[in-house]
Amino acid sequence: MASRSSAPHRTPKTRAAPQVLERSRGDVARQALIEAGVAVFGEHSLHSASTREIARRAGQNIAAIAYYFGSKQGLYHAVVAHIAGIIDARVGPLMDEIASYLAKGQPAPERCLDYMGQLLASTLATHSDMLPVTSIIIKEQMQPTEAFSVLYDGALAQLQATGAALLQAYCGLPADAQETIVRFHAMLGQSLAFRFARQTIIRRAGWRAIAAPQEQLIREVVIEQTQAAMRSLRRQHSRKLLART
Amino acid sequence: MASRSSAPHRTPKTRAAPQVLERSRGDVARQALIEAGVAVFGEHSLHSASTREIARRAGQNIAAIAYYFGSKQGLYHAVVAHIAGIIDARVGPLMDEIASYLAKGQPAPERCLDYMGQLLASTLATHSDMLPVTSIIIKEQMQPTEAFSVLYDGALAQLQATGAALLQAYCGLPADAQETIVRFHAMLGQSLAFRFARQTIIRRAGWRAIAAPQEQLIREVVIEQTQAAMRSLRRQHSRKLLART
DNA sequence: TGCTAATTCAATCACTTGATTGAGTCAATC
DNA sequence: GATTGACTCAATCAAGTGATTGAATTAGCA
Repeated sequence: MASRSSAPHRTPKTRAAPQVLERSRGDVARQALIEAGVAVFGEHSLHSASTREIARRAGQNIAAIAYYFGSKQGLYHAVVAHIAGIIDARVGPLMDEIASYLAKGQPAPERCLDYMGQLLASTLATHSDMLPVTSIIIKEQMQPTEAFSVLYDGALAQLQATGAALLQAYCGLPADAQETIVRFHAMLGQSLAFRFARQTIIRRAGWRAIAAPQEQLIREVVIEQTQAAMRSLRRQHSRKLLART
Repeated sequence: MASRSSAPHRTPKTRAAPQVLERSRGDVARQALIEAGVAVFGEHSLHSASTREIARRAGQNIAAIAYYFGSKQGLYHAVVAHIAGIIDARVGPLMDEIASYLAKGQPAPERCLDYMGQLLASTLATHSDMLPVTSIIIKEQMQPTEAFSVLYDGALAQLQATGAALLQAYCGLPADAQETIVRFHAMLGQSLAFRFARQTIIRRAGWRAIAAPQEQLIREVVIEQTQAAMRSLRRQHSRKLLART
């Protein structure tokens, strides 16, 4: 063990540049293990995922996991961090745009409605590439490990904050009020339902999978229903302001 | 094996009468194993749940699982069937009431709105007793086994059908249209989000758990937002009818 | 009471698990 | 070309897995 004190699993500094042209041998192995880890941890739980299976899919020796990540847990942590990066890459740019738009002040109501629709649509992770990713996220939601914070701080918190800010801008609800938080979470649920209650909607609607045409319908419905709720809320709020004067 | 052909794991006929006063010794053991199974399968996946742990919690010998259920899988199937029964007991009476109300014809719009609210509220399984139950359901949604059909046919299908019928009665959408099915699924997602994205809402809202006051707020928000969407839909539909004449 | 079937039990099976080891390979540097 | 450190590999470990066994115990009925 002492002879391994220089083992590289303490310096996981990748992530800043996604498209490097073949890093060192070790970086390739690390990347392969993480990607195989996403797949296997997506299909199995943290406990029942097998390191042998991960190594096999990554084309690496089992011992490479301990070498690069210290342990199975270490690999899992790296996988979760990788996932937070994926989510952030998908939704981050839009969230940044919304934040800077709202920061300018005097947001146009219709623009806020539209942004909310885009935000919910961007969380519609129905593409098959995203299935293992979302599977891991939901497992962390149901039975959080210490890795959940990585996920939350790395992506989920900003999503919630952006939604609440939009509700404030459009409906006049205070962004940090419990009601606002709950409202956005419920709205988001409409979109997420097609992932975490996936099998039910597939059976019920008679689909074989959730492909482009299905996703299109889902997107329209979710956006339309959300905007209906927001418009209703906005009317309520302006009525309240009117009554006060 | 041949000498065990009369082993009782082929006759799982319980379920009709929930509150029997201490059945035979075997039924007590069976019941204990199923209840422990709910807890353990709720915490772990089918693979990573350990039969020794289940037997320990049930106060039974490991061999009892094979004796009563044939195998770990057999016990899991019995657990899932038990869960379908729990869900049906919670939501079934309401769904029956709604069905018979709609069957009478000429449903009152306000009554439909109210029923939809009740329906969504009844799926708000935030009570801690329900956590392992809903955990197993979501695992089946994410990675369905052959046991999913038991769940779907036993409870989920009727829930979806009832929701679609309410949408038809109130908004005029055809109950079997894809749009209707997707709309109700999204509405349901608002309620489910507080279970399957549980950790996020707890962190974000700063709660320690989802107890009575939190559930009250959630229920109000979900019902209010759903009804706003439904009212908007109803207006659209009557406008369409008006334009046609 | 005695008999029989239902049930429980500890012991054991073959197998898989995550982790470790030490020898081996590789590529870069001198 | 030798040396060195990064990396890979097959072999092995103890611990835990689901399942099975056959004997022991219990309950119901004659």
